Amino acid sequence: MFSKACEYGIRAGIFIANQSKENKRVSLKDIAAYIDSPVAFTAKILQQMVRNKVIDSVKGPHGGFEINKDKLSHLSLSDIVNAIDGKDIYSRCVLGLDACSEMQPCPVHGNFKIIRTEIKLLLDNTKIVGLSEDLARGKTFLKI
Amino acid sequence: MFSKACEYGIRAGIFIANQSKENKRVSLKDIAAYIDSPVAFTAKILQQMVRNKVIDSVKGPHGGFEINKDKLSHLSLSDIVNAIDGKDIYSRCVLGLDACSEMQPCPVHGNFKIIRTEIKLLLDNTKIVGLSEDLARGKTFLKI
DNA sequence: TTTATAAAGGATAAAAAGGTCTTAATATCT
DNA sequence: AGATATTAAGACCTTTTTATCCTTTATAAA
Repeated sequence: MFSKACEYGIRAGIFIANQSKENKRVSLKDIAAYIDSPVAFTAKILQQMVRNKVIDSVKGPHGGFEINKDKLSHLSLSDIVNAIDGKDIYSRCVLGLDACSEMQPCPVHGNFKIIRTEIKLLLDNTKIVGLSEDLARGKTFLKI
Repeated sequence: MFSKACEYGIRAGIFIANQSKENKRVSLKDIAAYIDSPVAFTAKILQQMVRNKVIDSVKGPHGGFEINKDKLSHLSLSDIVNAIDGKDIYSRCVLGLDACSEMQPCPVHGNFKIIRTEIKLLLDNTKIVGLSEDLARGKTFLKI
């Protein structure tokens, strides 16, 4: 469904949100350790998220990554996915046909239409804060 | 959603079904030409589908690929997808966590549960014959 | 102003996915 | 039997994704 980079990005996003709620900035090392991801690769993904304004970063001692309070409340899964994997999930033909469209649908276009809409809605409506709250309450898990 | 190999596989499967209904066997070249895919790569994918008993093949002159009449009626999208991409779509954690389960769900496990079930149902219930009939009737398109 | 700390950026490496090519096996026709 | 058409199989190459490493830049604090 998502690329490895995007999986790490979502995991990182939820952890950063979790800490940002308590005004705690987190370092690359802490993030990679918590979400159990390769440090250097995670750095690249976080950079990409910063460039796309999904998260914020501060250099120097006591620096690290955080999500601004106002951003934190409206940030949703789609923001992270769009920043890393792009919008292909919604738009790209399931069978990889360039010409596939409503007017000229591929053989499975109609079948997947509803599901793709549902995925889009899910990503748009799922807020990162919500996910981080579930995690904090022990309802969900990122590490064993 | 699917690998490129799987996309080609589905496209090929629909075309072969289409021709098999009229008792026509199709050659690798014809298939690759019709579904607009790289010939050699398509050969590999078809071999994989033959090995997994999704389609049948006959060597030599007037040989080619076909789908046996009895197979044709129950063959569904999931048969092709399972043969090429495996069953990861249904089972693998959306965030790539090995430990993710009903008892210990990842932060998005619950959110994606319904959608994943729907995808599984869709793949299981969508018959290749049906897709090939839509194509024959000009309701859907594989080529421009 | 120096120093330690932390992210940013560029260059490189390894693995996986995507794709090609050659040779073998086999069925058909003459 | 021999020539030919066609798939089967495996070795090989290319591109993309995943991942690492090293240098540079920014900044906070001593």
